[in-house]
Amino acid sequence: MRCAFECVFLHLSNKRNRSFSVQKYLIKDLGLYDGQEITLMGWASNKRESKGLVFVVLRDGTGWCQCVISQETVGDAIFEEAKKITLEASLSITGKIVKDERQMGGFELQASSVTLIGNSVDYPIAKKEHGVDFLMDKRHLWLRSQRQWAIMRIRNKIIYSIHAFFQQEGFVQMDAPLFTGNACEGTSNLFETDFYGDPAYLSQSGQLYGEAMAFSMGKIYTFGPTFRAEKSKTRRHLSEFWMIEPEMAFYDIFENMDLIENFLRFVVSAVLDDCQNELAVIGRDTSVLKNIIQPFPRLAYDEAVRIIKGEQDVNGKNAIVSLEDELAEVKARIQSVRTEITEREEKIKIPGMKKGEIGFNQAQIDKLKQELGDLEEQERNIPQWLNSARNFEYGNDLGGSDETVITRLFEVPIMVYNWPHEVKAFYLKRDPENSKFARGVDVLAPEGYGEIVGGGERETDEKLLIEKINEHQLPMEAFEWYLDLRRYGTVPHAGFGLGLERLVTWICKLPHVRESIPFPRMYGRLLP
RNA sequence: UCCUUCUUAGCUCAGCUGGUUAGAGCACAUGACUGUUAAUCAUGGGGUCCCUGGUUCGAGUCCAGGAGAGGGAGCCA
Repeated sequence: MRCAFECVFLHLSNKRNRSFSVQKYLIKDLGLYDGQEITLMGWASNKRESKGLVFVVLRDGTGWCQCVISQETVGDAIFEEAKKITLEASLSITGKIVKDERQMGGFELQASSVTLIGNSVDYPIAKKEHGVDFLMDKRHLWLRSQRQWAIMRIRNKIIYSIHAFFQQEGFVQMDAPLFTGNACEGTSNLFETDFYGDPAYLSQSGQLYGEAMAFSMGKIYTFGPTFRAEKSKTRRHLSEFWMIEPEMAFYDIFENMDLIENFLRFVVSAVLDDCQNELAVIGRDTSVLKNIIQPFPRLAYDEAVRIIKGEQDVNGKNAIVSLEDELAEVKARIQSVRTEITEREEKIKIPGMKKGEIGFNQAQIDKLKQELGDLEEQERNIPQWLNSARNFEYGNDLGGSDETVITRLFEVPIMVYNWPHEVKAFYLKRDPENSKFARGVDVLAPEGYGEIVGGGERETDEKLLIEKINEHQLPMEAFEWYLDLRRYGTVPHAGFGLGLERLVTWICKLPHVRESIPFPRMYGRLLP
């Protein structure tokens, strides 16, 4: 079957005489072709020139390779063409693969011929630092850069290993609908659309459908997009994001927590095993990721609150004190960054400095200024967070800053469970041992990243559910089908929802979720 | 919805208590250079200082309103 398909494809491409239709040799495999003459196809990600030599860094999606085009070897005509190569022009380059210790992959290509496939005039992304807004406007091109390439490869690995984990654990992937007639939790803002004349909403969770599907298969997981119309402008919110929602029959909250822990350990380990190169490209310090083999601390809500308020220490670290220390560090760093900027600015004013050195200093100043901006933002935010942590009122949900405060004290993800039932979703099971609490669990990623998973054991008592639906002022008729799940053979069951982009963001230690998805959709951003 | 910071060349940014003709680096163009790693060096072109109104002899700079962006709160994965 597969062979027949390939034959048809090759036959068609021969018939059309498309000489550039197949990348036969890939940069990731250069080691196999040492000393051989091969043809690479890709894009020029960088070019440097000197008399009689042109250096083109070619990228083909699998890697980067420096190609040396020498006037002596290729002749005057091809050399003149090679000199005109611009950033991101697409090329086919034929030449010999040679070992060269100085190169990133350990090999370079010494060209014998170069063919231009597609021109590229005035490529907008320059070989220098750019602002976020500019890069987001050029997201379709930004994805070509090495850092974005690495992030997307890691995202791909995460997606692949999520499927691998659940499939090997006997879960069946089933999809929840994206059009829904009701608000599942009734809290967030929903995107409204027109469904044949009736209002319909884009799904903000497949959770309730997941429960129905679990009663058919035992263990299921959904993997699909989710929509939240929150006008949030923060580093952890998107309007459209991908969520993975497993749901298991005959699971209680503790078995659920065991599963979450094994699951996250599996995914992070897969990235550590298979994405060393990508993690190195983005400069991720993997030591924290390696802690994933340690057990995840499980904190009841009561304990988490004491830690946030500074009433209880963690391994000798106090939340309030360490936040105060951080503020002092930020202030000190601001001082030293300011001094360094002034020093460098004075230095480049002194006449006689070489142009290259001025350029280097200028680049350093630009970098320092960006850091200064970030630091000044922290200087404004940390006192607010301190205030919020000190005055945390027992019974409230954890805010974004509270999550940051508590997770900075740990080097592994933590699980906070047994929440006051008033602040959590209506479908969470009331704790049989203490009716104040609902059996929900949030997983908070370390290094200040905060919530990546929310889940829990589901309420099985129909009367309590009806009470809750009324309390939240949700339309009862829309939940009749959901109540049926309690009427016809209910069983203890639990599940959770994982935000894919938040997981990618933490694993890659990105400053913002927007870099974790190819084309982010967020407040104020619908293009490209 | 609220708080906060910002908007000057294609890009990243200077521009002091308001004062001649608005600056730098990168990018681009031309030239030089045989091994460059954001190559280097020389020369050159390039501006609605976000918009509207106000104060003033004079506004990139001060004031008011608006638009857009960054961050935070709320809400959440």
